[in-house]
Amino acid sequence: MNKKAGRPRIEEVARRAGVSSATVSRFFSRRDLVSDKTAERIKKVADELGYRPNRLAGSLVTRRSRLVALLVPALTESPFNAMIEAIVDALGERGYTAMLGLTGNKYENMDKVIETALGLRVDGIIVTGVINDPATRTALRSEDVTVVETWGLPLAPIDCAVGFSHHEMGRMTAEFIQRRGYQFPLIVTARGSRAAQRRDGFVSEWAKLTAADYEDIQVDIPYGFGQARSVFRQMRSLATQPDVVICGSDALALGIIVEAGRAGLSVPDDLAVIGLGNRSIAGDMRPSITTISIDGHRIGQEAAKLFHDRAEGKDDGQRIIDVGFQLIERESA
Amino acid sequence: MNKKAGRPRIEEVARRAGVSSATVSRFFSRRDLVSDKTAERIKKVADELGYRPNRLAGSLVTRRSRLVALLVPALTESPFNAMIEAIVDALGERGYTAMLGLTGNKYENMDKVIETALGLRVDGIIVTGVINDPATRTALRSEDVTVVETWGLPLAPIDCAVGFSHHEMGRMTAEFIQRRGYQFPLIVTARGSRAAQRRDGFVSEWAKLTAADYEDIQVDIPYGFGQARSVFRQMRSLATQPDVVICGSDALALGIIVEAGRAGLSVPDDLAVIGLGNRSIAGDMRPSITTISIDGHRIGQEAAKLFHDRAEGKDDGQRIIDVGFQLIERESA
DNA sequence: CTGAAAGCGCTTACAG
DNA sequence: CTGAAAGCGCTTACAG
Repeated sequence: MNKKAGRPRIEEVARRAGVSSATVSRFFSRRDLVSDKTAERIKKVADELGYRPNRLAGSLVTRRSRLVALLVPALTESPFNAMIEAIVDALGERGYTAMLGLTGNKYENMDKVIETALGLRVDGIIVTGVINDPATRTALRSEDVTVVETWGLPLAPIDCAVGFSHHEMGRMTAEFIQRRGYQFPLIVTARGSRAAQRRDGFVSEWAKLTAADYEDIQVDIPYGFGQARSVFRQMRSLATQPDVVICGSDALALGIIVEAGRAGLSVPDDLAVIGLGNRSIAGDMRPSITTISIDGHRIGQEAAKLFHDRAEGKDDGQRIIDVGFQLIERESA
Repeated sequence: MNKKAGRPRIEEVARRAGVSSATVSRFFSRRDLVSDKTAERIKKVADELGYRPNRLAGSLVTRRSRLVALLVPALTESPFNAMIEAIVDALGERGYTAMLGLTGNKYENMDKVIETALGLRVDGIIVTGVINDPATRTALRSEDVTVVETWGLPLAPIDCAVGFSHHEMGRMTAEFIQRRGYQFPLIVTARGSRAAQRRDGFVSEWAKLTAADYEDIQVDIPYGFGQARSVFRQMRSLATQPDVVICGSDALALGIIVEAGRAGLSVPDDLAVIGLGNRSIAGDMRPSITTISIDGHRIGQEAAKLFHDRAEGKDDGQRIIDVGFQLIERESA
């Protein structure tokens, strides 16, 4: 209706309630500092007027925006969404609002997005993944924001980090595969530092445990079912056929199982398949998919808490939280 | 390092560049108003100091935050992510920043999230889905924000909307099924207004086209593969076995196909399956999944554009954009 | 428990 | 093309 009415300001509420704007301000931010009868009058007037404090003005003077930038590569086919949800929720409970920045799957927009966040004077930046560019790391260290890195464990975090060791995940996968007696694994690795760490962890452990060979195929993005056909085709043209495929996502694992079925291969007897993520599809698929569970929700909660503790000055050590992961043994491997 | 150094202010840049703060301000917002040699000096000083305008302060005086709230039910197992991505990108290109608000799958946090957005003085609110609560609609109309509703076509949008007709989608599905000669459809409907509209569209058209019966099963969230087992089980206990299942998502359709395969039913001969969304899995599955394609990316782009046009005052009609949808006939039905 | 006053860091008519 | 000045809407020592 009257879109142009203009919002009431604190001064207006103060005048009608017969108090100063300082008192109204206190009513909204520190209720306990105001007497009950004054509070009642203010509340009444504020409600009538539909007064809502302008956070922009408030942040300007307090120098705290209560804004936190969430930096995430993408939202579609992304393994990070449970974490993002948890962060937004946990932040909201603490009075913070999330600003969403898309960095691109190759982090190509990282700098631009950080620039936006800093312009908004966010109190914190929670990054999905570890920031690789040293220049960006250095720049961020000198800024007045708390940075939380997630989904990995940097040796020297910018401020703090919560995640798990991709290298250890690869190592443990090699151990599992060896224990199961598979002879010739195929690793499907995405181009990216996290996948590379898992691969390294796998390769070095595999060499330690067995003299057997292994094969690996690189894909652009490991999250999609869509890569399954091409991966399967490449696999079939290998000189030695692998007996187990290690996938970068449950969706890819599912796709491989579908392709295998169509080619007349039985899973896991002719070909075992291992997923990553423990999305609900992993448990629901037939055969159910052996996978590694990552607790994105937990990472998100810890990340929000870590940020908050530091923002409140409760904690300023260089914390690194390892939430670990869990191998879920099911039918596919 | 010196986290507490405090950011340089515009006055500092002005002093060192030997100009007034007004000129520095103009350099950053309206470069053309500043002479080249002055601009050069300002740029040099600003770079040295690492000056970055405080958007909070700027927004306070211009009364434009360049912030847009994106309201979305959830991020996991969500069909809206491609739209959200497109919105964030399109908004970014236009100089706007996205604030993320999670409304919950049943919109239970809608009011709280809107309150947060209004406190931040966002210039716009882009809602995933149509806001159902009449009180909220009324309240929003009197606020000084542009509201864009998406993923549906409200009869009387708060401001404007971009989406498609769920009713028409249901109608078209009935037509397709009848044309294919299926006799006894089972609709799997989520509890929610969009799904209800599709169901209504289906049911009324089906009654028009045939005297045949139909069955329907309600599920909580239609997006997951996970509901497939329970739906399939319920289906098997029906007196008459359906010859086609209409699913609320491709993931559910995929799950039904898997369950059918396990039960020895051939798809589509014994049981046809129709998905919704045309996610990549639909095309990659064996058999490939007949589904309805919704162009979330397009909806996102149009939504951002609609918002921007209105924010710039270029357009203030009550626009409704119908992006339609497309039935993709594949192997599963 | 409350108020007067200064100030957060910008932008923008207005005047030149 | 540039500057002085007012003001955006709050919060917070400080004083009472």
